[in-house]
Amino acid sequence: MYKNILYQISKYIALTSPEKEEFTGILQGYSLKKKEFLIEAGQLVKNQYYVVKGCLNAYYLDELGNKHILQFAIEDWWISDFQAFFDGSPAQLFVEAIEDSVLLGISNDALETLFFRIPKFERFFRIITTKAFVSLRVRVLSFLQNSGTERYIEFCTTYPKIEERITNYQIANYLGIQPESLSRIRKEVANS
Amino acid sequence: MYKNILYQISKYIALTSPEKEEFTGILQGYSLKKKEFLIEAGQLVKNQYYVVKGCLNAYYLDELGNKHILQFAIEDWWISDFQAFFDGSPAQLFVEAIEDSVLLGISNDALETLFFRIPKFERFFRIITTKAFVSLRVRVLSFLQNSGTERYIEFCTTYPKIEERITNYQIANYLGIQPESLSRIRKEVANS
DNA sequence: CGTCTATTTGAATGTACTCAAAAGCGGTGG
DNA sequence: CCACCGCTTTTGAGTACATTCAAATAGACG
Repeated sequence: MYKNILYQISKYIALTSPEKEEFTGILQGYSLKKKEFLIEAGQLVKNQYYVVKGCLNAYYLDELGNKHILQFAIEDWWISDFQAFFDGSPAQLFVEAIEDSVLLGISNDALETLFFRIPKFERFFRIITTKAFVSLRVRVLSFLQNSGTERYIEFCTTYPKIEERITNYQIANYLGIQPESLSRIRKEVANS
Repeated sequence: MYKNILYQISKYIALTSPEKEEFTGILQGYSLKKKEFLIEAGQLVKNQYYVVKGCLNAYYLDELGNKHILQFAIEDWWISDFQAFFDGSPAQLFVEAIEDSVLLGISNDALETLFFRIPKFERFFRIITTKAFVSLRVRVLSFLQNSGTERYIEFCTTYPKIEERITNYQIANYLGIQPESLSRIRKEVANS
């Protein structure tokens, strides 16, 4: 259960055994069936979640009922409505399981206590946040620079592990195009 | 010179006078004239920069020579090619002054030393990175959800201070639309 | 096997784009 | 202080491309 998350952490900071135990002690396990919600818009968001197993997506539902997928998460990724998590505002996003999933949750309070007791964790979360920030910049640049076709190719090469686990409808949504357009793009890409 | 940056920091962490001095001691001052470059693609990026005074933009130049503006920065914002800064790869972006500007730079090495000596700073940079990450999520969502017209209105309301200091050409570029389209959008928005 | 969802295909529509040119504006030097 | 130059913004016309809507096909799942 804790093996992978501790391995991810060990890439950036070195922990003693008691520190590992203190950390795993504040994690809460969650398991969701496909199509169940981890977070629903309007709720307060207590936790951010590490994906032990499964696949989820975070999306915004606009006034017209249109879904807009902001993030996917598979094994070793973190997911939440980060805005709501960090500033205590009600969630604007839904986080829903695409596959049966197992998660580890950590609350903001527990995180603050952890940072106080073991400052190295401040470093760990700074580093993974920085990486997430840089990845988002790449995505913004892709919107500015690339056509739908190019964004699709980029998505498939950057996240092959995700692409094989989700529907084209979901990919299209993440890329900001219509599923019909993606279908035509796929046909075109296949013939080249 | 250091008053504003110390004030920004004091919002998130409390520093003693010697700590303030240690921090300001590692900052390097820079000043640029309008149209001068802070960073050019291909260079190694030693610093990230806090804007004391002025206005800058970070953009990517694609193979066709098209510019894509990823970020603006005015007083109290941080700017750099963050990817290059954090992983030591050559810059992919240009960072150019839109107005005569005064900056404070901090190198990655100095930052690591600072984190080691005064761990509170790890917290400060974690928090501002988290805020930047959340803002970028909002921008991605805006691409997914909104038309050019809506993105323009959102930009003007979110960043009025920036909008009044840059050209429409630059706004259009940041929003991912053509300047001609923005001109038509502005006319349409004015008549409503 | 049947139902529900995902994907593909087609045709019509609309929005944003390109290209070209004119008008407006700001800054510089005479 | 004015005239000129260059850059930004606007306007127009034609075009390309993604979208919408509708329907057929394929595929997944109980």
